[in-house]
Amino acid sequence: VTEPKDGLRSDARANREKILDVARDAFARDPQASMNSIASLAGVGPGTLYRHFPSREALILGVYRHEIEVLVTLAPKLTARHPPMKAFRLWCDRLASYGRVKHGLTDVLHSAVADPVHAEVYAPMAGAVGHLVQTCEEAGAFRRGIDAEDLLLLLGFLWRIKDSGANPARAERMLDLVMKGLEAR
Amino acid sequence: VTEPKDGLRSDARANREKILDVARDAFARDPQASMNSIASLAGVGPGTLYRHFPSREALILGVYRHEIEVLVTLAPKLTARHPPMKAFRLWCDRLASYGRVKHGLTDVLHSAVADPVHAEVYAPMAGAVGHLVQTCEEAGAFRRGIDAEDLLLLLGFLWRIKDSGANPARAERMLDLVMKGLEAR
DNA sequence: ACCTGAACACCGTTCAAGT
DNA sequence: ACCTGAACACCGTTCAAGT
Repeated sequence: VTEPKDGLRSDARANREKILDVARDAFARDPQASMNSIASLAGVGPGTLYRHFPSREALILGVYRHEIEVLVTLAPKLTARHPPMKAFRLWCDRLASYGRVKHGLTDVLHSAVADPVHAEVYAPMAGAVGHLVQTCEEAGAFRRGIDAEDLLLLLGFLWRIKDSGANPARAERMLDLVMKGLEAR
Repeated sequence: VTEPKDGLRSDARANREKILDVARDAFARDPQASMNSIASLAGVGPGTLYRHFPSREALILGVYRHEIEVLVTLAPKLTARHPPMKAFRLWCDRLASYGRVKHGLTDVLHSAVADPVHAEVYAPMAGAVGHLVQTCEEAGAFRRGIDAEDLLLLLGFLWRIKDSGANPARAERMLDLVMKGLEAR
């Protein structure tokens, strides 16, 4: 699950991986889990945690970087295998399912999309949406002039639906609404 | 600005108003302003702050209750004076302008809409959107079956647009997109 | 080169003691 | 009835001292 980081002394690499492991668990249980508690769980001093991840945000990013990469690289795969509109919809469904399972990940997405300062997440995500939009436009499925960054911001509702288990149709209904606004006619 | 609360001893009432005053300023400067710092600014002990507002959220709500009430009561006024679609759009514009000015208020809206546990804010807001939707539906401007709570969640982007001063057209563009999804045709 | 863990300056919140 | 402010159990983060 965790890609090894080269150029580190073996104890440092082991610590780094142990930290990412326990942080993944801790954030899954409670996205507000404290830095000190994670350091304890990993069996390292707080200084070691901060040596590897200089801020809370860096740690969260370290934990979810892989998931975001998967999501981003999924976009071209979907457009290659499906009609454009279908590809867009499938990608949104995946985004929604992430929100359902990975609570900490939605925090990353939230701060990245709310504030493009977090370019490391924002840029690839905006790129993925841009690719989907362009494909749909070129096929004549979307009307022209849809801004990918606007759409990414708009799609934020997907990871803000609470308790989507109790209301599984909600994301679908809302996506229908958004897509009606995107369609060429 | 602050409506006086009756049934309190005069010193308690004065403290309450002083707290709300400095909290309003403090949140405007920094939505993360700490409880202790607000107590200091108000010249009261932290215990007094907690006597009046038993949690951080209660204080934030105390500060912005008035603004939310204004927003909610604005909806029927707009539908009385304007065509339904225009009324809806004007209300959304107001919502967006709140997001531009009152940073702390957007936090209230965010937690209320993300989690309907905060019914004190959520219910009236959903009611206002419901009224606007119903008016538009009855006039045949919106298609049938639009869910007010869905729409409120969707409109969240309005208070998540950062730096809207530098990009004043963004909210308008995005609202156009959403309204295209709402329109009957 | 990396780790430890005590320490700093906070935080939200509580509660005994006062008036 | 209300206020004070010391105190509690934390928090994120730093850094001298170790290996």
